[in-house]
Formats: sequence, C-alpha cells, structure tokens
Amino acid sequence: MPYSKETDRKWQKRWEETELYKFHPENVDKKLYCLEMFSYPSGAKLHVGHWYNYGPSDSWARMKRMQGFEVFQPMGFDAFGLPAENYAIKTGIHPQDSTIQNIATMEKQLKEMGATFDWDHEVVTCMPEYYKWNQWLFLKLYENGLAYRKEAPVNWCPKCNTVLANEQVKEGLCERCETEVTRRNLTQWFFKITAYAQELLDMVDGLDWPEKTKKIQKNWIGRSEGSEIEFKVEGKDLSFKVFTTRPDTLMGVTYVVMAPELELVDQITTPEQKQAVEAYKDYARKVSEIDRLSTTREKTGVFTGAYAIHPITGEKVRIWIADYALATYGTGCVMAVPAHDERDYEFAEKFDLPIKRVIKGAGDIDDKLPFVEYGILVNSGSFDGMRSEEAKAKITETLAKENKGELKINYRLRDWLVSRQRYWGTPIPMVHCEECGVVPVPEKDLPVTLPYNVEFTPDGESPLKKSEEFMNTVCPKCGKPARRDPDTLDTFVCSSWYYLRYADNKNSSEPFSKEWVDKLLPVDKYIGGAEHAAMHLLYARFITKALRDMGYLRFDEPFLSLVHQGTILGPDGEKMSKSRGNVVSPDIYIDEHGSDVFRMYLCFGFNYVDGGPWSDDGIKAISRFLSRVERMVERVQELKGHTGRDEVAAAEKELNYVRHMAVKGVTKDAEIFQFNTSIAKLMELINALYKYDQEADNKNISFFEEVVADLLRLLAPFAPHFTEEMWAEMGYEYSIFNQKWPDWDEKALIKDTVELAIQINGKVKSKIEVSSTATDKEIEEAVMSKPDTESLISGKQVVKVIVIKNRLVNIVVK
RNA sequence: GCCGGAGUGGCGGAAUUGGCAGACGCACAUGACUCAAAAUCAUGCGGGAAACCAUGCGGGUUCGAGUCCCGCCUCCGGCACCA
Repeated sequence: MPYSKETDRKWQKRWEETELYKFHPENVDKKLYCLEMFSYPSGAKLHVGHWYNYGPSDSWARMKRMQGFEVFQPMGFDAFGLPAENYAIKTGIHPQDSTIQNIATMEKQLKEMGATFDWDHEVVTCMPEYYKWNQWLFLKLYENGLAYRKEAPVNWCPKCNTVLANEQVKEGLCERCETEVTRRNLTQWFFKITAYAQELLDMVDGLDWPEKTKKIQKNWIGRSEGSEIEFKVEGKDLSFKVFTTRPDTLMGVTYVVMAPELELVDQITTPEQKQAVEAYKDYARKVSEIDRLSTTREKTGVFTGAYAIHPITGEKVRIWIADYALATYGTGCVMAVPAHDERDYEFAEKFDLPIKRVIKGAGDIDDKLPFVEYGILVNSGSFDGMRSEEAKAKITETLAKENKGELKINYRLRDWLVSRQRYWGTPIPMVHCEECGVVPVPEKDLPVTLPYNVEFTPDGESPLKKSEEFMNTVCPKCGKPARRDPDTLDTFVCSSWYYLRYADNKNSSEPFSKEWVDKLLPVDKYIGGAEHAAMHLLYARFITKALRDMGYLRFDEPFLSLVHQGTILGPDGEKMSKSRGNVVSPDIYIDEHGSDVFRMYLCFGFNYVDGGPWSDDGIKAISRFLSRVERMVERVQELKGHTGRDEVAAAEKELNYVRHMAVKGVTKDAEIFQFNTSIAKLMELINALYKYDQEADNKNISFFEEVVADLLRLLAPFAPHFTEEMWAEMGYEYSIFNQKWPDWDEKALIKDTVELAIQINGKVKSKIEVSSTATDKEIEEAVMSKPDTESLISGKQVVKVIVIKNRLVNIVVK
C-alpha cells in the first residue's frame, strides 16, 4: 500500500490504542522534558508556523525516545487574551464559546499531525482548574511583597472611551476608530520583576540559548553603573537626586531637568512659572504614542522658576521640566551637561542655556558639538588633569564624604504591569474594602470565577465592573460589603508557569506537587518563536526564581536549552498574509501527500533556525525519496527468499561505510536541530543502497536487509507513519519506535585508502590515492615520487611540504 | 542613532570550525525504457577554450581564508531620549 493519508490514520489509531507515547512516571530518572510553546487557539486552522514549530521538534523528541529517554512532551492552549474578546465584540460570539470550539478543532488537527504529545497532561489556561492557580500565584507574590499597586498610564482612546492594549494602537492611532491615542493614569497591579534584575542578568550566561536571545535579555534588563548625586533646591528645604553614568562631567552641569510627572515639580515651581508648568504637564500627558516614538521629535520643556545648588561649586543652576527626562528611570531627574551629552546639548541650544566644557579629548575638538567620550578634566577645579575614569571615582568619593553622592546601579527593566482592563482573562483575586483597604481573597475561596454573562463591548469601563454579580462581595477581613478588583491578569502570567502545571495538571489541592516537579523539571529543550525572546522568557525566568525563593522549587532556571524555529515565508519570499494572498495551507498538502511528507519537507527544505520561502518543488523531492525507500523495502522482500553469499566483500564494505556515516551524521545533526543535513545523509544512504543493489550481483542478503532496517530506524523520527508501515512490511514487530536507535562504529568509517589533494602553493593541481594508515613521511614520499608532480614543480625550489592527514598535501615552492 | 545576526551556483541550502567550496535536493540538459507522455533509471550541470577566476566590496594575516583581523556596502532582527 503506497503511503498516504490513510497510512497516517491507521498508525495514529494504533498508537493511541497501544498508548505508545504515554509518559511513564516510574522512568523519571531517564526523563527528557521537551516543550514546544503552546498555541493560542485562534479561529484559523493549524498553519505552517505551527507545523514548523511542532513537526521537526517532534522528530527530535522521537529520536530521543528511541535513544532511551522517557520523553515528556505535553501540549496545551494559551486560551485567554484579546483576540477572542475582539472577535466577540465583532460577532457577538462569547469568547468562551469560540475559544472552546477552536481548541476542539486544533486538538483534532494536532492529533492528525502524528506528534507524540501526551494529551493526558494537557493544560487550557482559560479553565478555572488552571486560572485558580494563576490567582494562587498572584496571592503568593503579594504575600512576598512581589505584587503591588501603583498609578500607571494606559493607552486611552477618547472616542471609544476605552483602554487600549499596545497592540491595538497602530501608529499612535486607535485601531478601531483611528482617533489619536492619549495616556491616562490608573491604579494598577505590578509584579516586582526588578527585584530579580541582577540574577536574571547573571544567570543568562549559563543557559544553552541562542546567543542572540541572551543578548536581547541582557539589553532588556539593561544594567548601567553610575552615581546618584544629591542637589539642594535653592531657598527651600528640599533636595533631589540625579542618576548619572558620567559623574566626571559634574563640573559641567549648567542646568537640571526633571520629568514632568514628578511630585517635586509642584513643590518647587514658582508662582510666575506655575501656569507654564501646568500647561506643559498637561501637554506631556497628552503626547500621543506617535510623537513619543518619533526620534526626530524636537525637545520640549519649560523652566520651573526654581534653581538647584551645584553640590560642589554651590553655583545656582536652573531647574527645567522636560519629557526627555523619564519618570520611570533612575530618579526621574537628570543633571544636564550640554557640553558632553547629545540630548542636553540639543536642549541647551534650543532654549539658549549655558554650555560649559569640562572634558578635553586628544586633538582638536569642534566646540560646536558635544564631546561624549572619556578624556582629561579641565575647568574642574581640583579635579583638573584627571582622566575621566579616575575622576568618576574621585568625584563620587568626594560627594560621599558629605553624604551628597554614592555609587549606584540602575536597570532599564521596569516592573511588570499585569492589570488589564479586559474581560477575557484571569480575575485578580483582590477585594477592595472601604474599611480594610486592599484585601487578598483567601486561598480557600479560589478560584474567583470569571462570570459568563458580562457586557464586554468597550465603553470606558473594565467589563467586569459592569457585572454586579461579580463585583459585589464581602470583605474577607471584616465581612462588610466590598468590591472585587475589576481587572484581569495579563496573559503572560498564564504562560509564565504553565510548564510547571503540565507536570501535575490534575492536581486539585495545589498548583503542582513540589516533589514531582523537582523530578520532572526543569525543561530540557524548549522550542518556540523568537518573538518571545524578551518578555515571555524573562517573565517565566522571573516566576521560577520567585517560586524558588518561596520554597516551591529547587531549580533556578526553567528552560535549560532553547531553540527558536525560523519563519516560513510565502513562495514569493514575503511574510505570509491573507492580504498578500501568499498563505500556504498545510491541509492541502497533507491530503495529497500525507503528513510525513509535509513534515519532512519542513525538516529538509530549510535551515531550521532560519526558515525561508516555501516551495512546492521541495515537496516533490520528499515524495520521491519516500517512494525510493518504499521500493527498496519491496526489493528486500523480493530477495529474502533467495540465497546470497555470506562473506563481506568490497561492495558490502563500501555500503557499510555509507551506512555508518549516515548513522553518525543523522544522530549528530538531528541532535542540534540540523534536520536538513540529517535527511541529506539518509538520501545518501538510499543512493548507496540502490548502487549496491545494482552493482553487486551476488549479494549478501542478510546484510542488505540489515542496512535497510537501519535506514528505516534513522528515518522513523522524520516519517513516523510511513516508517511504521514499512517496518510492518519488512515483517518486523510493532513498533519501530520501540526499536533502539542505531549506533555507529568508528572502525567502519576508516577506509583502506584515501584520496588526497595535491596543492602547489595552496592551489589544487592533482590527486593521489594513499593508504589511510600511511605516515606523513610516506605520504610526502609518495607525492614527490609521483611522475606528474615533477612537471608541476619543475624549475622551482621546494621550500616545504605540508601534509594534512586525510585531506591534502601542500607543496610550497619558490 | 546604538546593539546583534546574515550575505555562498538559476533556486533551497552544505562545508569536520583554518585544509579539495558548492554535500543533499530542486530546476535544467542528454540518453535508456515507452507508440507517446508521465513515472523510473543513467550521465552531466558555478564561470571560462584555456591559463585561470569565483563565497557582498576593498585591504591584511597565513603554506593555505567562505571561515580569522581591519575598513566599507546591503538586508534582517532587537532597543529606541534609559541620563
């Protein structure tokens, strides 16, 4: 029976009946946790991107299984989130209904893929059995001081009268009505990821992750070393601190800038400047996303009327407010040194503020530009003549003596804002009581269930706020009527710990068993899109560390080894999109060729981490390859009855060489996700088998069969249904996946003779066949006594001869 | 702007990490089988008559460079006033 969709069905059924891919907890000492990022259940069917993530990863997992690992490969759904809610607003279909429907469809399709997912461990984040523990996590973080409330701006559409998620803001405009988006402050919940900034940074280096991803993580955390310096406000009993990485330029400070949002601004603003300052604060609040993101935007700001006292010279410098000072970084105050900082320079030029040079570089410097490098201090009193590096320490030290400064480390990383003014998410398990304030819901009352009947069309309120049934509760502390928190949690909270729940998904008394998770985790191999390089991975690492410090986990990092699959583009080389009309749908190919052909093409046609443009021609190549394998299996059946010879002659030796090359190549390449070259090696093996069949007239039939069986074992992870069928056809026992992965024999890889290239001054001129055991000296002699060598070097002087074993001989002549 | 990564035949992509560039495949060409086509099989396939020239461009190190160093160009990702 030729391979087809029917073959897929047949073996999927058999696998399910025999529970072939069930995880056996008793073998946990040989465990291998292979995890692919779970799916968002969108309305569309499985697309090429899902396949490209899950198909080749499953091949890797299958190889590991055959190598004797007890593979744990779960699957689930990241089921909360905005798209379902937007879809509901558009169509009126409730997010829960559409999500559950979509999950059913996707589960079916994922099963048709023939992956070895263990569905007994499935996790669906929108089910109360899951989000109950999301809420538990929130409470634990709160108990441990890692969840807190503060005011933070949200994107606000004044026309729709609603909060917008970042992805709903398109170029500064509301996605729906194209009104300019402004900002509005709301009291919201944050997770204190910054408490782990240093550890998150330090531990990146020890991970087996793509270097690029590690770099993104480091940049995201953005550690920067500098000093915090205190300035007094003139004529008032007030002071403030600035953060700077360049304390060596302190003597060049000519003004100070504060972020307009700072409370201090109101306290220092003079009556004359009050109006201008208020107007500017108003302006800063309204600055739309598009302006904020524009780099070419001119600097803006106003004078507060107040002056600061320079901590060393005692000079008066003006205090301005400007939105180029960010309230969320450092202290929100900047000491401005226009002579040595581009932004300060631009600002000073615009508002005609003084510029004072205090660092001199080597050579002539154009006074019209800020000099931002390190150099020698000038105009700096007792610090004159020092180099920047030295002055940084000296100046900070001097200030420290008077308690006006200290060394300080700042991080770009901000705390994680988890409140979402949305319906389709995990309710935040907090109660607001007039008497007791913010009170956590007791653990025994979890889950706080998301109500079904809620009006979630956008009208300026969190949808849950309009559900009286949900909002009205009693204070767990005093028992008086109280209100629930109307917001839901960011879906990244769900995905920050789902890999823990997979391990123990049916546990109803705790999120996971500590003992069991300790055995099954961390994840050994994590595979998913590079778009999650920053946030998801950082959040998951943070939650792991937080849970560790609370005593729930004993490991530091959730994902030891990480791979990002590339992106499959449309045949035109562009990103697939409906509007471009270049979307490739897996279903058509699977119907026509079977899922193995589709999966194998994905493995073979691309470098896994790069991806690339789709091509129909590649599919044909795989189809052809599999029929070559099938014909070879038939050929073996045909020969089986016949008698051949027993001895191992040159032909068998040659085939055996290719066989062991294939075993070694496939094993090593597939290990590091180089599936394209793994399959190339299998193609070489089938080619060698055909050659043997054709050229060796008196064959060693049992040996021939043995090699074909090895080919099938090596091919099994990439074409699981097909090889299962072939295995049966060979008359072998079910299942090929219970077979041991072949080993290679290094001895078989040593040939009797090797061909070396003969180079003259590094250019290949000739070849020579030598014994593979020949010494360098013997090789040199053989080369030099070869008749054509003489003519190649005639008239020239041989300077030296370099012999590289198994490779080449280079004769250097003059 | 800053920080990363990449650039190899007509195409997808290889190259033991400094050692015969182009594995494997696609496409193409020629031949075999066929009345014919498809399928299959065989052979060839970077350019050039050749000497030689070829891994984005220009230099360098080395017996030897796709691989290492310096300077450019292009494309792709990340950050985006982070003081």
